[in-house]
Amino acid sequence: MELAKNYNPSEVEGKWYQYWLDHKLFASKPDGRKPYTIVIPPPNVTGVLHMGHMLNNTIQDILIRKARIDGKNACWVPGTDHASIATEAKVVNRLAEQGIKKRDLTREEFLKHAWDWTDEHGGIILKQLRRLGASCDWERTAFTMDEKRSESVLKVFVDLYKKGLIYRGLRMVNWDPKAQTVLSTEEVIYRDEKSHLFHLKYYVAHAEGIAEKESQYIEEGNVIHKDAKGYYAVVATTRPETIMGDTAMCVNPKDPKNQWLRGRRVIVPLVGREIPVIEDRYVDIEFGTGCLKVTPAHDANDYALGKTHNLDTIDIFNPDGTLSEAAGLYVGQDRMDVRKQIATDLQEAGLMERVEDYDNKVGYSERNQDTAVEPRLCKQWFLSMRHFADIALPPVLEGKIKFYPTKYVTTYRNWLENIQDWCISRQLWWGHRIPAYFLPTAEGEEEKYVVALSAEEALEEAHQLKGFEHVTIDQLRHDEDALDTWFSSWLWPISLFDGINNPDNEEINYYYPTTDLVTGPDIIFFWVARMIMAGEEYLKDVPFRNVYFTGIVRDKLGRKMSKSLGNSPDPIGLIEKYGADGVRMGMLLSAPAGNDILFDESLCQQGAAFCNKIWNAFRLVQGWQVDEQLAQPEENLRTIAWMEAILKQAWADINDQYVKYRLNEALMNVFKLFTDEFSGWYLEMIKPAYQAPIDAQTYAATLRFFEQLMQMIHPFMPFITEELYQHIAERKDGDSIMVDTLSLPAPTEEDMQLMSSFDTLKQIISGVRAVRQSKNISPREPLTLEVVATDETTLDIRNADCAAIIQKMASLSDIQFVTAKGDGSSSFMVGTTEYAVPLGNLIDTEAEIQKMEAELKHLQGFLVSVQKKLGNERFVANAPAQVVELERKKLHDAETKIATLQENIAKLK
RNA sequence: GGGCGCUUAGCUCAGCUGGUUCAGAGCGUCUGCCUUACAAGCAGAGGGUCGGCGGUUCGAAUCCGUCAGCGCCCACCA
Repeated sequence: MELAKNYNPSEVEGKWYQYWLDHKLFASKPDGRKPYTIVIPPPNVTGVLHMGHMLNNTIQDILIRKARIDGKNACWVPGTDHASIATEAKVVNRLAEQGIKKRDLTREEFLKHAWDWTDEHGGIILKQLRRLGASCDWERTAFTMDEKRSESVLKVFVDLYKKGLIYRGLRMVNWDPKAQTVLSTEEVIYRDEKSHLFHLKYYVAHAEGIAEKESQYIEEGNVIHKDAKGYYAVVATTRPETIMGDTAMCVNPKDPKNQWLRGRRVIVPLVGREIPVIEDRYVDIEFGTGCLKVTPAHDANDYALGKTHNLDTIDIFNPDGTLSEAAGLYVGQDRMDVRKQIATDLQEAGLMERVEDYDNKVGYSERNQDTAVEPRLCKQWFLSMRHFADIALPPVLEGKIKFYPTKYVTTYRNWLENIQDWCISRQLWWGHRIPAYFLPTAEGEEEKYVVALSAEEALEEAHQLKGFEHVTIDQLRHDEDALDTWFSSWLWPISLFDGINNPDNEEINYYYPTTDLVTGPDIIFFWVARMIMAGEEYLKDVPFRNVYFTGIVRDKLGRKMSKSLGNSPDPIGLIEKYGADGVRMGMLLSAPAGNDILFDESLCQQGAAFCNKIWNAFRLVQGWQVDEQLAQPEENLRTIAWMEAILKQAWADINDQYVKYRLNEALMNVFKLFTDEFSGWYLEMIKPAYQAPIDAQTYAATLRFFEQLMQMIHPFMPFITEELYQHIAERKDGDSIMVDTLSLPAPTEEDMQLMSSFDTLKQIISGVRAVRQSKNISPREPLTLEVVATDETTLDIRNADCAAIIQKMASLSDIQFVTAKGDGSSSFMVGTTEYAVPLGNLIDTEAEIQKMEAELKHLQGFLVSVQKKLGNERFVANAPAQVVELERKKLHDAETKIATLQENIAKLK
């Protein structure tokens, strides 16, 4: 069959993907082989493939395909995440476009819209992954909110509640006023922001006695502020809009500047309300004036102060971030607008001492990066984390789970050692509804509830409680809130194999613990740590053995890829342009574990070029005529043995690189193996003359090598390797490179010698080529090579096969062994042996001398440093014998070479 | 404020527990080739005081200290 001159990915990729699907080659079920399992980090169900996914999933696919080649039972489980807050926000936005407000819908109506949206956009991303070549077992595709996964989540909630690990409590939590839900501490990201520090005047309410003692106060170090309206304290704040919630002002009792304020009362500016001055050592004397406004409802620290000092709590915000009735002023206006307005109003009222520029950190919702998070006092569900931290730390510290790169172990430990309880409830509808049922209680009475899998079970439980023996099911009020998305994700490696609902089943026993997890370090706390917790809690074993943390994909200037910068290429567009194999190689080439990758489209071009190289190498081999009668040239035996050795060595190296998750190095290895060793050297060495046939043995060996090379490259470039694998030999329907295993022994001592021998041959060949280049001699013009032989009878080139190889590769008409080289030749050295190419009148004696003198100078310098070393008694005495021996050999070799050079130079002169 | 990491060729990076001619790879650059598989190619070449300083050692890119620059994570100073 005639093959096109250039490789065309679009003609083969779809075909083979379908072939793999048709023959269920991605499918896995438990059997006697060793399992190799990866669970996909589930992308958001309504998400679209971006470069981060491309990198992450390419890596997973490489690992999975390599496991198949190694003969393992590889299972890659795909799925999507319901992404509670993100998806709900999208649905709310879409409804808003249609003029529908979420508040006007019932829970059921809203969920119907959400499911419609999910059905419409859900799973697009999984389809896109197929274009990349992802070999997931698609029949296992799961969703964090499908039936099995939902059931698992609820069971775990009930179980942890019964174990006393889940509790409900009133806490200062992080509130997202846009999504109108609480967030966990991990979901708040802090950003540096240029803001202002407002210095406000809080007049002293009853200033009796200050005037009399003023001079004494000042003498004692007090800083007293007064103006025509009276005495006042200066309070510095970044959030003037919260003064309506002030219920105290606080000073440090040890602060000499503010002794005069102790025991006084001050007036909140604009509001006019009197508040006490309290004393607490929490206040930093050095900050601002040392006076702190205390707003217990809207700041975690102030809340703590409020508790200690029994202060009132005034909540001045509505859930949407507007000012509430309780604020008294600016009611109904947004907090950010109020901040601007109140600053102006304070200024005008003469209550603003001054305004400074100030850098501070502001918390934003991880999902809504344009909305500042508001601390808010709220009753929520929490998971006690101390227990989980205790069980999740040892497996990582003891190496039962390995992190790549290892630096994340420290990050992990730090987090676990300072862990806070996890707020798991969200004021959202799209998610797993919390299985808690509130009991009917009177107004003002403390809430009572039961936790159960269903209303029926809840009712039974309720009947056990005193005073609720006769409650009816209609009187139970199902908690309106949903669970944090991560409360389902943390079960993923277990729930995918139904290990919660159906413990000890065949699948969970076989596939769990999974082998590798490939994910970004940004979700080490959200997800990685919590999966380890759930694994240890429910299966008493780790969820995975290795975690490979990928870097962030950036553009080639090092900027994060973002929609607003427009620097994020469309993955599918790239695949169409360069082929999936090309893009995969492009991604991998610059992605060492844990390092950010600076994505450059030209790397995909390199990938596509490599495909073309492979394609053409195959065209060459495929075009050869085989002559069964032809005897195999002797030297080909040696070349074949060498290629075998090279492949063994490469496979050993590649395997080592996989074990260390240095996939980019493995790819580079395979790339050089194919381009340089196989195409550049091996094929050229055994290539028959133009239109001459090749012998059958050499041909068969070459096809075998080609096939093994395809297998080595396959994990990185699945499509082209399958295409060529199918061409190499007759295959049955259903045969595939995917499931053909490869195992090669380690190179032997003989192999090593052979490789070293070929290194010398290559150097000689390159030496001749360099002579041609410098003298402008055509590669085809036959030359003679003189080997200036000393007594070294062991020289490889004395071997007839080696000589034949060199002759062919360097286009030599003859190789002669001489004791002294002839006049008018250009020479070079390989090891301590000199090789000369007679050039007749082409030789430029002056240039030849210059070249040799330059080398001589370099060698002499080198010689001096070696002599110095060996002249150092302490070196000879202390260094290991081997090292000293080596130095002596260097000395000897250098002396030999110098002698040869000097002789040559003298002769030419 | 605490913790971690990084700094090696024009770019992106490799160099493990100090000692092979150790200063490397890929890309890019330069030069010559449309050689009969591939110009998406082949052959050849140039390019770095291993961030600065100091120390340990017979010997330091590698170990220690320190300074400078960069990056990330964590933390309730308004």
